[in-house]
Amino acid sequence: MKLPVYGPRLRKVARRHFGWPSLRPGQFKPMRAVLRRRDALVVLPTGAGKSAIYQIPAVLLPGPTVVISPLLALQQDQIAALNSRNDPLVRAVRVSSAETPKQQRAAIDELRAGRAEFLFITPEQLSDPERLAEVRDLRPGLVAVDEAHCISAWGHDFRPDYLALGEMIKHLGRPPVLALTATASPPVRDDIIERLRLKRPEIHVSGLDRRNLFLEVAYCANEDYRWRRLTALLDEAARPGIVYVATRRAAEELAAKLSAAGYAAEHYHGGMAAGERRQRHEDFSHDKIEIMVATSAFGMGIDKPNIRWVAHVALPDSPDSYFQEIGRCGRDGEPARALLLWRAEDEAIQRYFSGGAPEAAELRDLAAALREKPQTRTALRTRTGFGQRKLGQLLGLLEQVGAATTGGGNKVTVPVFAPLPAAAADAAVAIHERRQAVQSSRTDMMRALAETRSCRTQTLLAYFGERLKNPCGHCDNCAEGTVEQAPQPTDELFRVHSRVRHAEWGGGMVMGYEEDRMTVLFDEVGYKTLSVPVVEENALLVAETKNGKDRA
DNA sequence: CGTAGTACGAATACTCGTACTACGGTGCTGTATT
Repeated sequence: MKLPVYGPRLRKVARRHFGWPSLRPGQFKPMRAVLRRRDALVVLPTGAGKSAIYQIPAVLLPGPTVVISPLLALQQDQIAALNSRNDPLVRAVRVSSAETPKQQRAAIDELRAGRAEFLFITPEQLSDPERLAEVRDLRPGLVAVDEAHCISAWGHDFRPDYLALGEMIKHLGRPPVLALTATASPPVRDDIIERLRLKRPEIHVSGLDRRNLFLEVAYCANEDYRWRRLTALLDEAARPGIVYVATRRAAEELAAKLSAAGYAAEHYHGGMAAGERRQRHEDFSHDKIEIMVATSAFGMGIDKPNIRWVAHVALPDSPDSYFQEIGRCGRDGEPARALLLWRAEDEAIQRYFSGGAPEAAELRDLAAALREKPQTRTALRTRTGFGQRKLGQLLGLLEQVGAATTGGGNKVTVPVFAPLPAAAADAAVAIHERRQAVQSSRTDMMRALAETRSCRTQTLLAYFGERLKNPCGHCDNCAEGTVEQAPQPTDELFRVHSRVRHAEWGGGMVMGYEEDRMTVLFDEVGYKTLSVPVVEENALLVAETKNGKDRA
């Protein structure tokens, strides 16, 4: 059977309905997957045209396209862009708390009548069974999950409805699912695939080596030195730029200090009033703010091509976050700088943020309370005294071990073959410990990236499970010549991406080699860096066979 | 886990050192009140 040729059709839609003269690298293959009704996971840096990957096939596929997107502000911009085309075939509507019930009905009506193609919606909206049924009746032809890493980053505690997306999509009639993100290391990809229940997804990763970005890292023994390095950057670099800090307070204080020193800086964080946030965001977009000092709240939705640098006055919690944040500069392809100014003390706050282990007793009590009768989350909060956040975390864990499920009327119930409370609690604690171990190891990897004397891009790409053959030539280590001229070790003990097993740490995947060390991502304990000679002498790792591969 | 802020004792300084405590990121939602 001859496969249909999609290229010309896709290009035609791109031109006619979106005004894009051509497709960009990395866009075509995932689009083709979507048209073949295959699930796909696409990892493509910001600015490489991720939205086009679902928007163009959406025009060709029957039925509307449901776009699951985390932030209302982000949705707003994307909807405006689509609707500026004045083309009913690419018209977008939204259903969210920002619309009145009347507006929400009108939006659904437009989709039903075929006068709109895209429905932008949050996971929280879809968690309402009535809403879900309403969307299902539209018979969507495609589900696009934008910023899919949120499933992994936010689903487990912050926004629990993200975890139920797989189940929700099933209820939508299970059209093909396209997950999109700018950054996803292997454990995050696994999480996305598992939680969305993607079926044999095509995985497309591209553009991780941003050649116009110059990567620099400086260890700062004290705040004075860090300040000097930051102002040195500001004295040299063009505007605008973003300074990332770890806390709201630091954002306010550093912006004030910079302003006092004559650098036009403003701050941005999640604790500001909504109106003020919108204003600052807009001012930055319109080049009215030169330097934005922000927490991670200033992130998704920053769709600005001319950001000339990103500085971190902090240690990001993982290379995933680091890559995503530096990826916001130089989107126009012009040279841009990514400067990481870190202190050993910075690691503490990340360890704190990833903390908060649940007690087995709490889980046991909650599991027991569930057995009494089906209850809403609100009722459970009064019954158990847990806060919204805590309850969400505990329920999420209990759901994962099959001790709870959200049924009709938004009530939490206990499945028929559920484990007993004590067993459920133990299993849930084990799951949480594993996740925490993996998260903690990601912070270890961030620190290792900051401390490495090898090529930064090679190290970063190895973390993402990709290989860059030669040193990048656009990082501080390459420029200063600390990178060994000799090629990376050729006598690799185990192939990159092959499965290995460690007596204590269990099964894992070889991510890469760097000088005489190798990095392995273990399923249970996360990333570990091992000395190759030591591994070899003591036979610490053995190759794992296919049937020994046991990934839950 | 580490920092910044506060309380407090000793001493009587326009102060200093110690001990303790609070705090720390990301956003959806729906409802009540102007």
